[in-house]
Amino acid sequence: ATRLEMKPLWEEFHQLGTEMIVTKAGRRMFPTFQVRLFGMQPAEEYVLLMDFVPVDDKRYRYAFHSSAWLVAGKADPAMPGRVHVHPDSPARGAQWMKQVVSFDKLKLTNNLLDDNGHIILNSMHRYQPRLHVVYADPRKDSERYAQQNFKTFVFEETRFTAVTAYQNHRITQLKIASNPFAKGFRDCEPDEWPRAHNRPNAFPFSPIPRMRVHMQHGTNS
Amino acid sequence: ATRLEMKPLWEEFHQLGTEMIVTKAGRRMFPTFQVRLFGMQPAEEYVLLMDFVPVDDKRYRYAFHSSAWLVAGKADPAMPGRVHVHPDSPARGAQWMKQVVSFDKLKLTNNLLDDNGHIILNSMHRYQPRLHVVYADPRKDSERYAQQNFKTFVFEETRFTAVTAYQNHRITQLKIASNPFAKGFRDCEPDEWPRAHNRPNAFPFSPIPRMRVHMQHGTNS
DNA sequence: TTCTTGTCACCTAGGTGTTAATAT
DNA sequence: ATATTAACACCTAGGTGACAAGAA
Repeated sequence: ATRLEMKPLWEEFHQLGTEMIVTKAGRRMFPTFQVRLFGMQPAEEYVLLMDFVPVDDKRYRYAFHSSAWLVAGKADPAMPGRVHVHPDSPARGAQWMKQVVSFDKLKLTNNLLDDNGHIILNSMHRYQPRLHVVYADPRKDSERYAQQNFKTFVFEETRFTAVTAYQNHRITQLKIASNPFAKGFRDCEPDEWPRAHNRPNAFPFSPIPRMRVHMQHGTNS
Repeated sequence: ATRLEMKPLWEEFHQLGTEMIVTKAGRRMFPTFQVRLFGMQPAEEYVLLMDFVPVDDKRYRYAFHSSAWLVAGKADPAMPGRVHVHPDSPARGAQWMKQVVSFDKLKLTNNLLDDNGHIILNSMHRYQPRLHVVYADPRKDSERYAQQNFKTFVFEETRFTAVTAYQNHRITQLKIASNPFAKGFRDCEPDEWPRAHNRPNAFPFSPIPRMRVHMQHGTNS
């Protein structure tokens, strides 16, 4: 059995239509795909994997005037589909179960020629992340038990549209509000999202919404 | 078999009398203890450990005028001595051998009540780091083979004196010159030590040795 | 005196959305 | 028009020795 961590946050994104950035160099997911595992055999070894399957065979575009996603045609051709093996694999059931398993090393890319082992996705397409738990069967004829040794878990609230730039402004705002690395883009009313209500010496409101300095290309001296 | 990484750097420190800082919160070693492993059974599992044994039962002090270490008495009483298990343990021989194994998560402390699992050492005492490779014998009566399943490696050039503040100024200078995290204390002639001769857009010399701003307590505003 | 502690400026390393320019 | 790219300011997270003050 498996439980998705940060489920309320995932659901808030899902409700708006989750978007995940893909870049040439590879971009992490936010929220990060994290799970808690139960019911494994503590002393046996398992491999944890993730892959991403297309939700449908459509290409999408975002209509800014109506703030809605529209079908823009048939899906672009796709690679065979890569797999991300959790770097702690293989490990014993006890290891996997004793703490939250985080796939924070997983990166998404739109570079069809990527050779960093990142997950290759088509921008403007919808994907469903999947978790696979593979039992490393020590028996010699383990192939005959492949079925029972291979379990797949799907959390529908983790579905998303791959994008090279955010389309829905409310997604952007929720990312900024909930991702600690985007704190520099918050205008006021500091965190609260990462349920970190333990900020030392901080007033409930930032009195002065900081003036951000945006850069210009080639305007340096 | 095992080979020490960064051996020339270790030897340069050893020649001056290596010192390692210990703090209450725990301090990493520099140089980091890193090894390359050979001759393991690729498919079998091993645990890698480090511990630190006193070189002698003496306490030392540093004579600044003569720039030399002097015996200052008998060793202070010591804890039973902790062990640092490499966080990738257990793992297969193939995993350990395919890349340099780095003990960069290991931290040294002088806090006898430490509960972060750090290595506890007495300041102003000398220690010898040791590496232990333990074969996870699958046989039921594996205890009977403990001898052959347990191999210890000692590199004398990694011996050091634990200190709360550097004593030998030449050690300080070599740390600053070779540790990337101490780059802020270099006065001129940038790196060269971490053999990183590939700095982009840099002149052979920094024209202006930066003025460092040292802080004062409570002198703000 | 000698040694230890806590705080700080200054780094490394790398994850954010923004923006202007460039494809398509 | 729409989608992608690359450089950037601004963060998180945490590893350095210097220094002043404290402790033994």
